[in-house]
Amino acid sequence: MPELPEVETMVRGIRQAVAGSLIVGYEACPNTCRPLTVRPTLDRQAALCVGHTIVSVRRRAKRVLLELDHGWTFVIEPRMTGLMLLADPPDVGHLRVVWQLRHGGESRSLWFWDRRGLGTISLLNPAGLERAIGPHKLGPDALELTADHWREICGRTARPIKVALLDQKLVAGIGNLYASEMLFRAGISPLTSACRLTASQRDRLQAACSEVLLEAIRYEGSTLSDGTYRNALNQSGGYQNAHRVYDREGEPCPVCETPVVRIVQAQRATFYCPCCQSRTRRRASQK
DNA sequence: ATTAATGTTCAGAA
DNA sequence: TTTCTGAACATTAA
Repeated sequence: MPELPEVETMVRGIRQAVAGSLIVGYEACPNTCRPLTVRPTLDRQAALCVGHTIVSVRRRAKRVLLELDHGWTFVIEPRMTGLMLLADPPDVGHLRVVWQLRHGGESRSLWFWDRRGLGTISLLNPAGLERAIGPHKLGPDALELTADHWREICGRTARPIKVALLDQKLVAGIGNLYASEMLFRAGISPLTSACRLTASQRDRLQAACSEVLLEAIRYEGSTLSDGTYRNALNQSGGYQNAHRVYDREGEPCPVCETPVVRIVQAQRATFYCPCCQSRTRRRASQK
């Protein structure tokens, strides 16, 4: 579930402790249920990274980047249930990989925890990094979109706007939850073809996109009912309480009290208000 | 006790 | 070229 706000929260949560640290060990966790998808192999990664310093901790779309002093970079994809932790995992059985760090005189550990095990950890040289997260692979970051970007995004496909928002080549960082939330905020039907959005709808979507993502970051992300997402200190996020439509099928729309509807688009659940997000009727702007 | 659903990404097919 | 389908895996709700 980590989408842009959750990954941004991870990065902010570990940056202080991790940036500038020397890697003194890197290995699979002793109790791990199974090895994770790791490229190259874990041993090879360890040989490449131990003895080097982490010079920066950044986010690209839904990935965490740990850049090392010799130009190699860890690219960590949490996918559905991956977490970066500094302490206190939800359970020990799903700890997968640990970085042993030293910063000044202090030792500490950074863990990758992943219940479903769909996450990946790659250690890439600059060319590999470019291939993995470059502009031909991932579109512009969802927090840095201009009006021109939105025109480009919408012009490129006839798919429903909800489906287009999830295409990481078009725009990177938005996931299923926040796509529904930002379309509600913008008052746009998820069924509208992306290329048929009007200029004013695109403007509303641009505003709604950054508002929703920044608000979610401020709340440190969304911890859904399964409780999987946690910050670097194993604490829940707070944004789930502020969701307007996501996972609220049948509950009254916070604006007009029409029951929220759940549909399926591209095999993913979409939630929306059929009144505020009507395809035909024009409505006033809303909060 | 099966079956459906859950966030994400990718390979392979239509 | 673009778009759709299923699979990777673990866990919970119905």
